[in-house]
Amino acid sequence: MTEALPDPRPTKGEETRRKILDTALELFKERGYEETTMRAISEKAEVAVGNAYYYFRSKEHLIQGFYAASHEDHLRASADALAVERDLKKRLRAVLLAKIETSQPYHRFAGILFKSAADPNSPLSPFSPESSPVRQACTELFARVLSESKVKVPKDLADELPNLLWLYQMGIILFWIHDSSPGARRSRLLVEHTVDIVARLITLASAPLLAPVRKRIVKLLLDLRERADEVVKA
Amino acid sequence: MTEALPDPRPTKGEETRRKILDTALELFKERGYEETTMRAISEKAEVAVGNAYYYFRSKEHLIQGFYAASHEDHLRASADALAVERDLKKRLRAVLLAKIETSQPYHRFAGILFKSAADPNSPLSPFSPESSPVRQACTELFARVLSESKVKVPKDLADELPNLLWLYQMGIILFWIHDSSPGARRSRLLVEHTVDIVARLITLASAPLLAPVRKRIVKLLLDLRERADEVVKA
DNA sequence: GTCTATAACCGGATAGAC
DNA sequence: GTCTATCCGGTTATAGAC
Repeated sequence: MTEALPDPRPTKGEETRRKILDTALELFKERGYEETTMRAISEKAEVAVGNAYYYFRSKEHLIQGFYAASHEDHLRASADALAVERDLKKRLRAVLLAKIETSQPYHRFAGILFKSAADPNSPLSPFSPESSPVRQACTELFARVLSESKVKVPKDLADELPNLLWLYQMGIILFWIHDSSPGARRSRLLVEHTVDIVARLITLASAPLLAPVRKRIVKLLLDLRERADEVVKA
Repeated sequence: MTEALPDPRPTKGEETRRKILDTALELFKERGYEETTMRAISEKAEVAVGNAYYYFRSKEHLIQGFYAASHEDHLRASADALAVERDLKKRLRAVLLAKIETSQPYHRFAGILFKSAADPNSPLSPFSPESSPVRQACTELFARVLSESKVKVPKDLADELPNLLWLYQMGIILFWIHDSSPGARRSRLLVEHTVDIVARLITLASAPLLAPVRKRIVKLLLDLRERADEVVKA
């Protein structure tokens, strides 16, 4: 009867998994990634080392958990602004600042993220298939930023823009990682000054008059995208 | 008498250092970075592990040698075009394509490089003080791209642009690392299509009419730059 | 399928003797 | 400067319990 529902009660396993992840993130935040040993995580989470490895294939994979948790935070922090605001620039600005805001406690730890991010072979790379779910979720947020704004974006561009905006956010984050100014002052400054340009470009590119230019750009974007079958052709 | 010269004969130590580095790079290229152990390097170089660590603080530090060598290659590959060509767009294009060209043999190995590069705490980060010499050398190349072109760039902008162009190149390389298309086709495509825009923006920004806009941008760039004394103020 | 406990392996890094 | 021995921590293996 109640069977059809999509798992309202967390399994025992889910709970353990959660406990391990939470403990790990707590320790990472507290004393850094390198300084936190798997043994320490297991001990504090009151599980055996082997059990931690049962749920997470490697120490790095714990970072995947961070990705997801971080996105949840981001969603929550963006919700209010997105519900009220309809101006594209202001929506974008709110979302990006929310990202910085929610990530700030993990600033020290975040460097490690991009260490993996830059390695195309790592399962943690934001472009890897293993990261696909989180990446998709993040992209969807930007789709919402667009779709519920006043700006009318043509279909072809609307399909690509969320990806581009996500990339834009990655750029901001990359800057933020290297930004040690108090309260991430410089990163905020970067957002304030670029959001303006980006929003203007989107509005501009959506104008019917610029359809030919837009089509050329969209085509380029498609050409630049990695295709799975490419290797075979070579 | 011969004492004043800057070391024409290599010391015993220099020789050992060289042997370790060469052996390491050889093994890295041959079987990959992760797969090459410090023990293997030491053995093949016929030194003790401890001795390798006497000359290189960590396995990662062995990579620094690669950076420098790579830039030398890039300089050589760009020289001809820079000597002949005076059109900014063509100069930029030649330099960027040369970067891709010369890096191509190390594509597999390059992922590891940028893994360290993205970590702000790593001494290998391109923004770290330890990387300053190589970074400076790379930036100088772009200064030359600009200074010997036909475009007259105002002083304030000219001071900042080489850094920006270097950053632009880093973006291209980041893309290239994730690009597995044969012959880096997609990365070349990216260069072809962005060089155009960048060159046009530079020309545009250099127009006397746009001085106010330019001043605002340059000020923003300066504000965004990390200052060493910032931490103290907090 | 979930979990414990413990020992072992491997490779980066270090200590301290020569 | 160079060595050997050792440490440390990520990871794996094993063997067994619910």
